[in-house]
Amino acid sequence: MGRDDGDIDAPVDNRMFLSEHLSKLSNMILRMSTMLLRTLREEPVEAEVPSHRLLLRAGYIRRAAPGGFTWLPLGKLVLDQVTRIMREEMTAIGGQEVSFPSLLPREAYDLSGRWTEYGDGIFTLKDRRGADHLLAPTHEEMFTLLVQDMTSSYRDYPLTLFQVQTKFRDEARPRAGLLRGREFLMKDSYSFDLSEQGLIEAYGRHRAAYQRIFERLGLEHTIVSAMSGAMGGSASEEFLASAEVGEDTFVGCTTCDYAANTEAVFTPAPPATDREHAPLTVHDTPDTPTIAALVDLANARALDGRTDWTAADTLKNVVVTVHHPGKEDEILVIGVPGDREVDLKRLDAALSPATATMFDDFASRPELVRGYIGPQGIKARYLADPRVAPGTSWLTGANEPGRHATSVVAGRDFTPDGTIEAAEVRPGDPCPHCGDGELTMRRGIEIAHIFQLGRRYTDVFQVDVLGADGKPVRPTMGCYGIGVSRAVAAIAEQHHDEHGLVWPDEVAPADVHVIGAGKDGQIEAALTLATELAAAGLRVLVDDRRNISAGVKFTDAELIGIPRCVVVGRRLPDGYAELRNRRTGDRRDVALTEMTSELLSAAPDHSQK
RNA sequence: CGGGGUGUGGCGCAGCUUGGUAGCGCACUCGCUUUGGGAGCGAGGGGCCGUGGGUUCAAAUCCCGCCACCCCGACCA
Repeated sequence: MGRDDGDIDAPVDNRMFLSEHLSKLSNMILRMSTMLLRTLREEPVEAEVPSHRLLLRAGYIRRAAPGGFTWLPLGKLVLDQVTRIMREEMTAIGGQEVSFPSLLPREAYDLSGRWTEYGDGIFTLKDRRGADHLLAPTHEEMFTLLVQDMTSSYRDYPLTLFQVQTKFRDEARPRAGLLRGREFLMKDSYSFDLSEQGLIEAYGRHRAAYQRIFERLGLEHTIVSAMSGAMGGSASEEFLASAEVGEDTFVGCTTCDYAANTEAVFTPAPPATDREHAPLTVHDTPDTPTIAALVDLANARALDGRTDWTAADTLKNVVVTVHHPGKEDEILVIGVPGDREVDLKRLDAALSPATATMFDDFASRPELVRGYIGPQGIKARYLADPRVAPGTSWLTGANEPGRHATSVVAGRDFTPDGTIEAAEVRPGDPCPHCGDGELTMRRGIEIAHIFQLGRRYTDVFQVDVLGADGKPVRPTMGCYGIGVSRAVAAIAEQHHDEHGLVWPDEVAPADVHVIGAGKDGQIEAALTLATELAAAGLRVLVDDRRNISAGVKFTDAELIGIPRCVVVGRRLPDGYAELRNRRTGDRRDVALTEMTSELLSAAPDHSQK
């Protein structure tokens, strides 16, 4: 490079060939006659959710493995558009792109504890020498090690690095096409700062960048408080794209702007009271292993002179087995108001990285009397719902078959080992933030998760750099992930109709879909128009297939979902073609000579593509 | 991992109950006609019937095992 004028003696036609070649490179025309594309007329039976169904039918993806998909030419174009937008916004906040291997040695993940914490969730394998490796589920360790390796002074900070990389997770159940795969594309970034303030600012920059990304992707979303799970760290928020098929349930408040993943909802504890209660009284309550039976009997017999017992007056004690990664299982008893179930998702989130399953081996623990467990004198770790506050009085088990106790008072008759957020959250619950409003529940797809990690990883790897005062400083981290392939599916979920996909302008595989209706000359004219549009900088998909009826081309165009479609057909002799808007369904005839400027005024700017 | 379901050409399915060596629609190839809303006629190509074993003269079909996939629950971008 830079010395190319040394080729001044090269034959002239070679240089002409080069310029012709370059112009071909810059003007992208996708021809359907030669493209690897097959739309499916019938619904693939294994696809349940709309995004999966439509992406398969329209020829964007193909299933290649359990939880793994091939991106066909059209799909790859969309994926690349999505990636491009993310790169642009990450670069705009000072992110520098790198790329790590996916195949990594075990050591780093041993140090962080995640080799065991992730458990069955990671793909592990051995090399020919028997050494353990893994296919990376995320890359916190590697980024931290890289920064440790390459920085030594406060002058190197702050620093933001990101990559777009395939991640692997051995999902118990891959499902819903791209929404939950075992191999998926993620854009993950990591910020490194020397002060809390710096971390908070980096977090804020990412949060804002992600909002811009999702706005450009056309993804309507809610940012909710979340649990940090296996990543560790403190503050974390999730971006949830609204969708019926979403796997995450999140709550909103009717009066304030509180929004949280159901797992992260906290329960306001009632103020402690020192009100006097009657002494604990044990009653015979035969055949009342369930809350409903107990309440009926309590009212029928007017226990303590009351006939207004409800499930909410009872204390339900649920036994679970807690599995600590790499350690022995533990029996845990959880106390929740009797009108609520234990939500295993919330429980797991509260116990993370440990997981819990329902305990069923009551034969081995005779002191735990199934159906009649009470917290008083219990011989197991006991955690209570925040509503079981000191001074509250309960109807609960007496730890003997067929007997319950009334006036069992928290703080007097029993003292929990702590509180836990494991009870189900229900619509209509009071908002924990403002206290006035009620909670409502919606479903969404988790498209991004951002964390203020703090020093979890820099502590593990003992990353220290010299500060301005010559003393070592330990950097603090944030990590910020977006599911790229999942975002494609989320967009498809939010942007389709009964005829097919309807891509937002910036992510569509092309700006315009030109259809040659099929009669003499129409296909040629369509190709000519496509060439003009491409020369003007538009990305063009042209349907130049012969011997295909116009109807098939129209339905395919609707399935594929490019925002604008030009039909070169019956008005060609007058010099007109029909311009259609996929989203609105509007159609009007436009002179071919005006088509380029017409489309340019409508198309987004792809100058950075 | 627990529960339910399904495995027959690229896609959607029938055949299995009552064994006799595989069929339909779409897609694909060729010819003629058709050509702005999933065209018509004719002629074709393509299937180890998930897999291993068993019963039988004979297995897509009956019996046993295994595997895979899909859906519903516990994990996460």
